Amino acid sequence: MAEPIRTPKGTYDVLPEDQQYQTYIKKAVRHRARQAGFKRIEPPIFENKSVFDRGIGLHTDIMEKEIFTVERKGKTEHKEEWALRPEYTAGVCRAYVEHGMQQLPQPVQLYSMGPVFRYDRPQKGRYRQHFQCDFEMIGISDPSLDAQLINVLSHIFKDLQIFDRLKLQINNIGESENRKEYSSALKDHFAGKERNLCEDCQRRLEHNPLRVLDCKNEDCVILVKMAPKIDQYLSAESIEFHERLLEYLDEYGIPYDKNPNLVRGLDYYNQTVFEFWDQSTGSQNAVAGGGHYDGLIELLGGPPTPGIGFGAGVERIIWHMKEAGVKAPMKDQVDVFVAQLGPDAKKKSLKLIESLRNTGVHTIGALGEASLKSQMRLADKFEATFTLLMGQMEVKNGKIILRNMKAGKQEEIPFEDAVSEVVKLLGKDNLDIYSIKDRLGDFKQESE
RNA sequence: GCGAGAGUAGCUCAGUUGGUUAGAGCAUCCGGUUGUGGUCCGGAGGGUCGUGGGUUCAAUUCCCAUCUCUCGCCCCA
Repeated sequence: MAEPIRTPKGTYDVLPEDQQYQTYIKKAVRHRARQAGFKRIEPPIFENKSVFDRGIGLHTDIMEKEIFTVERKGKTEHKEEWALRPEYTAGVCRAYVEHGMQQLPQPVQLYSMGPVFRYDRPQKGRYRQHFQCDFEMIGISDPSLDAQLINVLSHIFKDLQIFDRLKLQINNIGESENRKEYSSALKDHFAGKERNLCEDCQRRLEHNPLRVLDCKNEDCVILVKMAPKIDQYLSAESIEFHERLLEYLDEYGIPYDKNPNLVRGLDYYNQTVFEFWDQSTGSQNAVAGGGHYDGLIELLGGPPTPGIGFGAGVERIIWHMKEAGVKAPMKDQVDVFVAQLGPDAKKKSLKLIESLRNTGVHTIGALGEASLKSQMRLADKFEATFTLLMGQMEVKNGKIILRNMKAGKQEEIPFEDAVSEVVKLLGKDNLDIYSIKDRLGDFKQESE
């Protein structure tokens, strides 16, 4: 026997049970996105690495230690280094520039769903490949857009019945000039006190002093308390912007915590930043996070263009749904199990199964040579609603047995009526059909 | 990247103070006289006890390394 192979570290198979949740979540996201005028975009899973270098920033944790680079062996025809996307925003903004979307009516509203990758030690709710839903509004800057975006996300959480478990954390980190000033003020504040900061913060002070603010280290927290606050450095416009946004959130009735220490680890953010946190534990494990990135498009070679967006982690959403006891609807039920005995019945059941399936009935057939007992046991395991049963006798008489599994009752009906009888009992609304009209036409022709 | 714990059947776990063929429940498959499921009864398959090395007459058990998983930190979704 060869060595078994498992999934790479930090990755996992989405098994049918979780697939139900994923499908359910995607559906909620799609509906809310369309209602709000978002269109789907799907950038490639890997990009030129510079997309992320420029956007996310070289001195962020993501780029320093979490980026997955992609190499092609032996060939050097490409000059650029490639990387698996660690998030969506940079790639979507690259697409905005590449396809001249500034020509479209603004704001351009895009959403996306798919895997993103970060090289990190896996733990609860953290994977090397995880699934994200992403929303972006590009081209116009107005607090009402921020509020609308957060509102769409709130509705998705409400649809999935986890909104009450989460709490919105919100902050305004101002313009990059403000932040530069504030950064140097922080440096001044900590000057001479470096030894009291943790090692990480000593390094952060060099490259990104704002990150010292949300350090959890006790000593750092004490020093941060005495540090200057960012709102002293914000422009009047930023303060006004933030106040308006909070007003709009009040208007929507979305509760929030004003969190002056929320800064987020990506360089491209400015103005509004927000995250949805687990309310019960108050843990910093964000289920969704986002903010303004008004300088990003320019960094990627486009005209100065404002934007705002967020990413939401599907694994963490599923975790919360399970914790809250939310069940995803199960749509893979088996409606009919076809059992047969003897070569003639087996042959006839092939077309019968096909007709049932084309009609929209979930059908499984036992086409092995197993005993009828085994076939019935299988029908039971699959929790089939009905079993259609046909042996030599029925074939001879042109009949078939229709058994209601729950009731444990059965009757013999003409073979030709099998499909229509099943449809009648299941109810037309419960058929699994495409909304393509031709398919229904096919069925009518066949059954008539 | 740092710290802690765990790895025995598909799943949940017993067990061996080092000693013949390593167990249970659930799950899977088959059977319980003619062609009928769920309950019940019987049976079968499935593990080189995570991997490699060391100590020993003997290792699944003790020691070391390694891999993987889980939890925490960092950070994020």
